[in-house]
Amino acid sequence: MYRTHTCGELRISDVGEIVTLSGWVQKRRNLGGMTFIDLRDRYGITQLVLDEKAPDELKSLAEKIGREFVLQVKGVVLERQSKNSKIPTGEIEIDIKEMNTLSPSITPPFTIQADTDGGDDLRMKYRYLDLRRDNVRKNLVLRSKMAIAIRNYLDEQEFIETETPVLMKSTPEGARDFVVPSRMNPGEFYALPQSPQVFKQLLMVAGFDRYYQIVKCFRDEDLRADRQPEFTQIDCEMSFVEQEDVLEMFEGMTRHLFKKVKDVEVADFPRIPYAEAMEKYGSDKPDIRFGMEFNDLTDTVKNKDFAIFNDAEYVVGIAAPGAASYSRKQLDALTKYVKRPQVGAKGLVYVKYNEDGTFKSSVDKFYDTEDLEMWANVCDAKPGDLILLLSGDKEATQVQMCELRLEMGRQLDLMDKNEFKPLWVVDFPLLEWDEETNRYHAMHHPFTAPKPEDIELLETEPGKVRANAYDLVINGVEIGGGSVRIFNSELQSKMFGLLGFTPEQADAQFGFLMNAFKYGAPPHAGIAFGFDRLVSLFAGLDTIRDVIAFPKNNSGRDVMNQAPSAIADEQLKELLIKLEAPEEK
RNA sequence: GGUCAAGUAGUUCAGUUGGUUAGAAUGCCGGCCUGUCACGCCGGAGGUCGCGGGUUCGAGUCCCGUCUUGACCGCCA
Repeated sequence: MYRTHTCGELRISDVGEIVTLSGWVQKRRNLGGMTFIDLRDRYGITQLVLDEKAPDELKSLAEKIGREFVLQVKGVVLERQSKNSKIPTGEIEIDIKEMNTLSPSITPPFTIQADTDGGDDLRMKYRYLDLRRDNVRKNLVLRSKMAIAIRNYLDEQEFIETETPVLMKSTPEGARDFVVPSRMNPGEFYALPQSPQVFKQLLMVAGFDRYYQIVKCFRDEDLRADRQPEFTQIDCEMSFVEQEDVLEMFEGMTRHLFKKVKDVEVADFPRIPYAEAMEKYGSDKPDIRFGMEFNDLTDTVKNKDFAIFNDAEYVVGIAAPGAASYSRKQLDALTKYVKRPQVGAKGLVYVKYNEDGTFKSSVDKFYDTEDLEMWANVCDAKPGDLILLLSGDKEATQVQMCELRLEMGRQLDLMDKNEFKPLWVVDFPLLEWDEETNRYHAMHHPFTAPKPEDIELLETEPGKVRANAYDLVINGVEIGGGSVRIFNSELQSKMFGLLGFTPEQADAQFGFLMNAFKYGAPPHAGIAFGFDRLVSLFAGLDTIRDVIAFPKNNSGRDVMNQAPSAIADEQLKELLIKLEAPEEK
């Protein structure tokens, strides 16, 4: 038997017991006459001790062990002479009677501790060592607990977990597909799923009624801190439901998760139409942990000779609470921030609404106190606030102000990681005009149902049609999104038409779905959650990499095994030769 | 495809207007130490300053190119 106990469970009540422990050497402290060894496993750390009276063979064995050796130790649980209140096992130690090295270790490239000396690159190269660290492992434990809580909730609600194919058909819409050549079908390819969308709808046609799956999805697009080429979704679909039923069901799931996993009661799930979110926050995923909502000043500021504002399509202001004390240096830094190419503003106008009620602005040349007072009124600013204004093309300015608002939220420390403010964004536009291809494309996906009251606009003003689509946003992170689906093959054909498919193309791509809808399709709706993002939100992290056991780096590379890699000529031949085969016919 | 930042000891970093033999901490190795738990003390080894080119009497430092890593923009129905 390798162990009778883990390294985290022995307590003062176990004193006198003879135990066997196995684990990794965290640290050896040799004090001359006696040696302490910290033995670690995923449950904790237990101190082992060898004193002067220990047999020489044990002493000399102890001299040879280093960090990260795997040891097996048999000994007696003793009460410590000097206790350590920092760890749960700190009142006891193990007097070593027998010890053997199960596996030695070369010196690790970084230390296995919370504040490791390893940089990101090194940690990823030796991810198996990084995962030994407490704070990385606990993220994966959290992930496991969350997955179980989700399964329990959905199981209780009669959802059926069903697996769908990983090798499937490529579709041109949406993100770039990862593609897998088929050896048996020369010149043809599978695609890895970007989402099991079509399959889950077919499961509804099959009468499964409530489906879910915690499932890997794949998108061949550039990475970000919150985007990996393979990621995990909680994919759900329900039949005989309207939008309201879906929102309530998954509000319930989210509440259940917060309660079970974090013991947090989430107050409420406000809803905001997409159009309003854009007006108030310039974003379809606003962080509502803090205010600083947008105020439209376009008409208010056009009464003087300030050409920049007079010529602007849109002028917007926010009042940053208590920031009137900002120094010239801080204001310059803000200006620089919004002028970065990633934000792209031309400049920044500020108005300090001082504590004593006076105003100081960067446009004092053009506007008097009366004007600035009016601005402050519109922005609902109080003495001590800093009013920040951006202007220009409406769409671009909204995006820029959104960035500035978030930056101010960070600077003023208004984003508390332990506060959770969910929000449903609803009534998304059905279609989006794409300048590049000069046609509409689906904002969500082509199976999304338009709002019934907007259906007549489909012919006349497709851009104005709203969809029964919804996103769950928590603390400014897009956690989930879904929609009510089209379940009528005629409307689905019409949608494909609007999206620029010829009937032949639509039939080739999605004929099987429209065909399925002819055999009695139930009304259905669904949602998918980004599981990695949800876990990282719960863990208080800004990146999803640390909630994934073996993530990819910025270039989509696994720096541990160097994937992707070239493949053997033999492998390649099998595929390439056959790729040429059709031409020989 | 683009913008920005970083790359110096095993590791995390410092390195001034270009100027002796490139430093610190930690880790590693050796010695001492009976209550440590970030053990302590003494000593030691350890460097192609990412790579290539240029400017200069002289480059870790300045210039050009390139590679790698990270953040972001584009992209992500």
